[in-house]
Amino acid sequence: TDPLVHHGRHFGRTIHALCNLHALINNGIIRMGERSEEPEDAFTAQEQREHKVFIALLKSVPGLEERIMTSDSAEEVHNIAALLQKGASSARSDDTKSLKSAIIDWLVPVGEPLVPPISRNIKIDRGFNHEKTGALLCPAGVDWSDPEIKDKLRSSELSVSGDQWPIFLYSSYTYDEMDPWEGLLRSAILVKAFKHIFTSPSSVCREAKATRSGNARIHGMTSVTRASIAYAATQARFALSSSSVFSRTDTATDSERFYNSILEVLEDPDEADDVNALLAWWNRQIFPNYIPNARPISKDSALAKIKAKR
DNA sequence: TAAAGACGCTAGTATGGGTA
DNA sequence: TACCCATACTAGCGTCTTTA
Repeated sequence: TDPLVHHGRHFGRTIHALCNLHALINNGIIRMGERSEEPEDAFTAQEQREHKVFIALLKSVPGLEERIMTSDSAEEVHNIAALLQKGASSARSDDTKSLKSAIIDWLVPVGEPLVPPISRNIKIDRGFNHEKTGALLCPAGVDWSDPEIKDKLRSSELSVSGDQWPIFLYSSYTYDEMDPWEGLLRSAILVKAFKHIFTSPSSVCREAKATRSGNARIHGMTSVTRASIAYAATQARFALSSSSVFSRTDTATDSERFYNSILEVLEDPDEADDVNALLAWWNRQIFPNYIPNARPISKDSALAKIKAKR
């Protein structure tokens, strides 16, 4: 397997899961080439966001920038994009498959039976068709205990778009209208989904007994990224839903809008304080030994510190 | 009909038990 | 103690199915 497929897997999980790699790379090349002299404000907000993802891609794949910039044919660039896309798609598909069954075990406390039971392989009895998954997927601020609401959600008379966030994103599954950040993206089921994907399925409920490295270790991941949280949330939401096919353009699950809406908030400069607190919280949950901005102390800086103390 | 997605299967790795 | 083998666990590849 080409290493680019391997890097594509990690790119999809941690930088951007639902983008078109061909367009991303082609636009990135143009931006770095013929449009490099143009001022920042000549680009739309969407173009600026896309370019940030492109830069993150170049940073995450060693030698990619040189490979792209020295490629002498569009076909080669197309091939690079195809390999990265293949990696991102197959990782997404593998995670979907894996979470499909695992998430059933997280709906009720260990030892407690799920009533009625949910099939591990067929999704038709999930989503709003089941009391438990329905309650978790019910949009924040909407009362799942209201029978009329429940019926409307089940019959799709009340449709839920991707930017209406489900209650399972909130800690203790409660939403505070006065403080929308309260518990946001800190729920137990979301942390479990994240661990399942990034640190190994067996690390979710017990001391990890995996004999192989999890994805985080394989890819040298030492801290969570905004996109990795959005990715775990999107995967969990899809696993809870009754949809059997993950499609970014699917109007029923609206996964792409959901993913982008989370990313948008997490990348909003106005929300920086809350987001930084959230990332620190996540790093404590997932990577307890993680030290923000840690870097080896050089001999010179160590000497400088000693001198400063004196 | 091509692309996207689901799923069966395989390979890699660690662990624990049995045996010499 | 060292070796072998069965087993558990996981990532990812290959193929089949579905969809637009």
